Amino acid sequence: MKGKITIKEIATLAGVSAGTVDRVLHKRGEVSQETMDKIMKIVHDLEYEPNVIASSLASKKSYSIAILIPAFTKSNPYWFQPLEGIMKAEDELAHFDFSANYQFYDFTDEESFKDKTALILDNPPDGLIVAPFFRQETQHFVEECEKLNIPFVFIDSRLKTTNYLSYFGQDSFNGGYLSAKLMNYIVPEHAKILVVSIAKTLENTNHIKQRIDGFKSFFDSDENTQKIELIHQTVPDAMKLQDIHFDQSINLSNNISGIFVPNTRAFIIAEYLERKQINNIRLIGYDLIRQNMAYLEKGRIDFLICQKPHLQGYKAVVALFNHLVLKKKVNKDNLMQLDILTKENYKYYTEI
Amino acid sequence: MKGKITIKEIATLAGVSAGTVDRVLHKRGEVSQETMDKIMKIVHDLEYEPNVIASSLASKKSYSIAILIPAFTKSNPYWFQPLEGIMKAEDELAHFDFSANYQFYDFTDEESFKDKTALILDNPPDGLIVAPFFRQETQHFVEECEKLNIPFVFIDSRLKTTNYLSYFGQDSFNGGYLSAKLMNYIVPEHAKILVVSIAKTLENTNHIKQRIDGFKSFFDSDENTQKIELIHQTVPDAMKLQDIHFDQSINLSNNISGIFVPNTRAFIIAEYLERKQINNIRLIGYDLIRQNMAYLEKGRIDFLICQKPHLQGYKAVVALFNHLVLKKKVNKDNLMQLDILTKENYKYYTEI
DNA sequence: CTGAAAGCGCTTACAG
DNA sequence: CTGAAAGCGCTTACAG
Repeated sequence: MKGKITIKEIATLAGVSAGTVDRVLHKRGEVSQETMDKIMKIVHDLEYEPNVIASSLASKKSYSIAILIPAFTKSNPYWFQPLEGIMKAEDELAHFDFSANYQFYDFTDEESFKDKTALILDNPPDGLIVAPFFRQETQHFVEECEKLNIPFVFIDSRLKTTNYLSYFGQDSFNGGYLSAKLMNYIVPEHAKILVVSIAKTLENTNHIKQRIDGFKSFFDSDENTQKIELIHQTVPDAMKLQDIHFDQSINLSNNISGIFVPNTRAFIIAEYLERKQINNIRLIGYDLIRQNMAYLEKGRIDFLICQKPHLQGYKAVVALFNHLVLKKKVNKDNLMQLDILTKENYKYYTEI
Repeated sequence: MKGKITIKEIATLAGVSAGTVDRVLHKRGEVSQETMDKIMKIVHDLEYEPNVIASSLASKKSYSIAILIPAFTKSNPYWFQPLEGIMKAEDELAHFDFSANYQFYDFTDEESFKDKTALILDNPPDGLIVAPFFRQETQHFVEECEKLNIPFVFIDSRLKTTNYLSYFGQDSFNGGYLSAKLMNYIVPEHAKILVVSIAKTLENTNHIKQRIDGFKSFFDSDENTQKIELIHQTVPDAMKLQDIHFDQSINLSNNISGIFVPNTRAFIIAEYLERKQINNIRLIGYDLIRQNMAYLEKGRIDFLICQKPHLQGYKAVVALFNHLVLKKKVNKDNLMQLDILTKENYKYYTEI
């Protein structure tokens, strides 16, 4: 920063006032083409870079972004992690008068999502981070935002056809493929592998399909001898997950060596296996939620695949900050690192 | 930031000038005990928090930190990664007049380290990041720094007895243990496993010892049937690593199912196995350097263990920034996440 | 279309 | 021991 050129110097060189330079720099018009050109030439020649510190201090502008994500609950604590990352970023950027406004919806209830979008539009923010569980409603909503010139960032998943500023999410197919690779390492040849997908009725199952596709594609493409069998179980919302039984699918079918759970609910299988004292089945699941952690620790779950939920949140905020405050270009599509967690390394995973 | 209390308001409330408040806030003395107490009471009651943006702008103070790390080379590209992280942080903090001064030493040459420490002390920085390869020299150096009140941060490893501000590094023992767990998954029972440690003569081998200890401890503690065999190979600096041969240890001893390389040089083994067309040996190593990447891709290396070298660098810079500029407390000991990399997920690992 | 002035919140000499 | 003034680099009305 030392020795850097300032607006005042540009003004002197161009024979105008600082105010005029500022007008040119911010393209607020009201400047003759002639002086504009003169100033821009100097700006480019001397490679002027604005001092964001001074700019932030002088402009009393404050930025408020809206966060629209599922509420975390006891039965689904996953969403606490993105939230943590978002709050951390908010905290770090508070100097810049940059703050967030949180709206949590129930991801099994479309109406709650709608309600929150209305609340946000009542008081339009400068930017938006949204986890889009309901396709159609999200589509409507972000179109409204676009009309209002509110840049929006997707986390977790995205609507590809919309004009989003940035996306931080997972490579679901690859995650499934990686799971298969790990499974292949840890089960014997000619093994039978179960893929068990337990979803609540209204759940967004896009990621899950892709994970399963990725999983299967590994065993298709290699010269593998394992047999894959799929079980989809959709559970009415009223039903507790603990009520599910697998006697028919797991206990009675012999020769099962491994189970892959392509969503957050590996712990349900782990609990079942523990209760039934079935000890020779390998288990791979997703997401470091508390219940899964416990079974990782016990060795019931062998691997969990994760994609940095806290970092997704953190980076989404930083992307909006870079765009709004620093006027920097931001990367559009960002697939997060695929992490393999075991009993030995999951403890480091909670911090950002 | 909106509605926050300012120095001016405190001054008014205390019936003094802003300058006096500033003196109290920065403990620069020359203030009577009485007014000091009055001001501090207001500061605490109203929970005043300084505006770092304004502070940074007003104080023409600039910060320069010294970076003392090994040079990366073709044969040892590892150190490029911490450097990348450091430069990224430097870039982000440039607004605050925060910059770094780089000194790269040859980690096989103690004299080069000494020379660089002298250079740094010639022009004392405001803070220091150092990767301590030479125990004794580092000890001397950081003692000098302490006398000069220069806070120092260790990355990669640390001298525990020194009074460092912060450390970002690895949990070597656990990394070895995790490697063993993975190895145990992928080799058959009653297998023979080789631990091959190839080091240059003068190399710091502290981490490596701990990794090996961790590795062995897994097989000790479990009811495992595998046999572990150690090979230490110290290579004169003049000798190229490619010159090493393993015929005796690998080729001739039968029944080897897995090889663990507790440092960066798994690629040497991979190259050997490839050349000899030995295809049934599993290989686990460390660090995502270019050569290892190639063999991960080919499937010659099954797993690489990494501990976020770029993040170590990045976080070390941020720690000094927090300490020097924001006057925030920083965490002293920070063990980085242990990452398991495979052919399927290493590609996401290069960015920060 | 342009300039002069005041101000963001804090810090830095300087004068007393 | 304390205050008044100027300034960091940029932005914001306001006047013309």
